[in-house]
Amino acid sequence: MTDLPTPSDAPADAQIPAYAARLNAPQREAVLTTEGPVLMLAGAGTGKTAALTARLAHLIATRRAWPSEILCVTFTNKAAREMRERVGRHIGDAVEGMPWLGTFHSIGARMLRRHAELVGLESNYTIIDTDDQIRLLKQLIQENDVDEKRWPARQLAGLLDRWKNRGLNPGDLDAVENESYANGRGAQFYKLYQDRLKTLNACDFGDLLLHILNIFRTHHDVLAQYQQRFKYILVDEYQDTNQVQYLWLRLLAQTRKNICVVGDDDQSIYSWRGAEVANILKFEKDFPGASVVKLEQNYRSTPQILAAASGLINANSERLGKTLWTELPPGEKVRIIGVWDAPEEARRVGEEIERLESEGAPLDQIAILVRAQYQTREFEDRFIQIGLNYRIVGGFRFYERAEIRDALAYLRVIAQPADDLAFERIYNQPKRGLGAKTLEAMRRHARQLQMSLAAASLDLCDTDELPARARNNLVALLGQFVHWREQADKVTPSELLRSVLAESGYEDMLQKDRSAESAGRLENLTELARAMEEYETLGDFLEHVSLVMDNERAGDGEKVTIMTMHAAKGLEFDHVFLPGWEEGVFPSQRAIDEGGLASLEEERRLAYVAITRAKRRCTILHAANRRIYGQWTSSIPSRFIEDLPEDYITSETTMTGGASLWRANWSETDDPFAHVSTSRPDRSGKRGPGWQRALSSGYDTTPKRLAEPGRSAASFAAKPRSDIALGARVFHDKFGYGCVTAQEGNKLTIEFEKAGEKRVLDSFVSLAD
DNA sequence: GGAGTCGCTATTTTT
DNA sequence: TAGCGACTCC
Repeated sequence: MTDLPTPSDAPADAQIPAYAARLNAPQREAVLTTEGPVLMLAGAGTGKTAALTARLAHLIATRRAWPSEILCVTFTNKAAREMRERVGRHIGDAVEGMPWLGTFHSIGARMLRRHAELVGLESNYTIIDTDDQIRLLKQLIQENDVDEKRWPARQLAGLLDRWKNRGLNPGDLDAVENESYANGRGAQFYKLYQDRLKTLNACDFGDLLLHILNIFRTHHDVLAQYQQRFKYILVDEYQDTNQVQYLWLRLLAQTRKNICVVGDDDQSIYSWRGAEVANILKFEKDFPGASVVKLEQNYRSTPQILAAASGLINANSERLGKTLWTELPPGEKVRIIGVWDAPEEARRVGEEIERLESEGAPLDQIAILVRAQYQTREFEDRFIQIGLNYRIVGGFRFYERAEIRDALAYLRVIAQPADDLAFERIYNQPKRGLGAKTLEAMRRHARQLQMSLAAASLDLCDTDELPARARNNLVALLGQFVHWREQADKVTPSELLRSVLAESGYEDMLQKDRSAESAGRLENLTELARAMEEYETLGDFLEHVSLVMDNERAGDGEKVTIMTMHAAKGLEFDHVFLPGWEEGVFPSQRAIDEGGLASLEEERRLAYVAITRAKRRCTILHAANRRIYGQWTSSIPSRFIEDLPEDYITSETTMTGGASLWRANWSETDDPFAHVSTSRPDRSGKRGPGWQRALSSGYDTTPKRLAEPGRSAASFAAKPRSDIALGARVFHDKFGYGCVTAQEGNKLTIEFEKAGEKRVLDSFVSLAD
């Protein structure tokens, strides 16, 4: 197959080109096995990007392919950028000639520009984002007399996304799928939506993939052209591919079969957005004779961290199976810390970080990885209080801000007059006295004439349908667009934006607005204009913005990173804190309730990803109490803690007094907080696996503390406290002050002033004076 | 067109 | 609890 020596008798180092010199044996094998299908199973921290870029460099350096003949796909722009940069280091400027290195979506968009007419679009089509999509769907839902309350646009958007991810066109939906929206109108709405997109000369993210798949399926000449072109195909994060992407790749690799996929089934954490682990699991079946290379030497983490992570992931069933090992010297065990509540958790992490800082650890090598965004609040509050520099990754992205979207909408209408969504966004922004009535008239007219809104509006202004004022304003606006469109050919995109902002009155609007945000908005617009300077045409810029733009802000100073575990995939930090390892938080309640085993295994993979982000130290925390949706909820340690092998962890708890009472109580009597946790059907067993671990390793559950002064031992015999009577005013650590309304054994019903009525054990309250 | 109110909902998120 | 969207009222 290959004309190079097989890896087993690979040439001595001296003969090996620079790009392959520092690779280990399996990595080298992955680089040198150029022909035929290759499955590269790369565990966390095993240097897969190094292998992948070396492979690219090798293909080019040995003249097996020109840069333009290699298809190299990633999932995120960041990964694509990194790849381009690293390949560039090996092959220099030749990397500029790699048009087919990018995300699935950007490559899809590029192909679609060429073949747009095959799916009824023009090559200057607009790519709409989720926000536009929802607005469009809302219109469709209203127009077709469906109750939007019962069948929300969001839900339909989710379904469309799912269908497109699976490669299904409106006609492909089965009865079940069809039933899933508005009583059997799924396919109808899918069709309506696609038709509307076509008239808008637009497509959504899913279309970038599905249109191409449709073209491949129906236009064999086009497919053949790409099959011919792509001599080699490389796919990063293969475990994240969805069905369409899989079908794409299978078609493209059909003839030459030189496809190399890289992935890690243990790091598959995106099934909820259509990724199919099955793709990587069945690769060898899809491509018979595939070489399988396992990268198992980890260069990132200490043996303890690695062992803990491996032990954890071993609890999963469907795995291809890898055994990570490292030559790094032993470090510290993974620490498990139990605390009383979420604020204490944040306090504790803050203290630990301050200690690390004093030992000289740079803040940007410290990360706090959470399961869900809401957990970030607690840390944010605390860090502000103690003056610790932090940054929260995720949340709003630059181009999702209202002012940026407005500016882009102007540009979109200029570039593409049929873009009704963009036109609707700004026709009265800034206010021009064009309200809902005008919009209604415009829409009606547009439907009658089968035209875009903007075009129909022009026509509408020749009639006397609109009141004079609205008509004049509308004519003025449309006239401005004509003017800007002329400008677009003469000035740079960035200059164009500046005139639009000035002439439309948008800038004035913000300047007059003296609210707290308006200054920032103006700044953002300036930033946008600056970012546009790199682009020669408006079209280039708009595509870039919809597909590529992200808000990786240059870091000003060292900061602790707070982000979700999902967002942390692919990153690494010296010190990692993993708070919230409690049943219901992580694994999430949703995963426990729905989705069954598969869901829990995905959560466990997420835990694995999280732990393996740590290079030197990993600290896991769990709190006994946490406020979720404004309700105090108590929970037991995560089952994932139980999965961690004893030898590589240490456990401690900071809980004393009330906390230990709480623990002791739990094992003997009812969960004192059962009343607050109505949403946890899983709790009936009370003692989850992680609980066992917590009990055995740090929690002191012997009843000796029960006799501590200040707490009545009698309360544990289910005898009522004699000092509390009906109507007594009491204080509870968590719920504050309240009034006893019922007493049953040692259980009190209390009407709390803030928290409402709760049932609590009397040992948790003290008499208020 | 803005302010106030009600009711609903509530992982993970890239493109 | 909080944040959002839809709706109402001036």
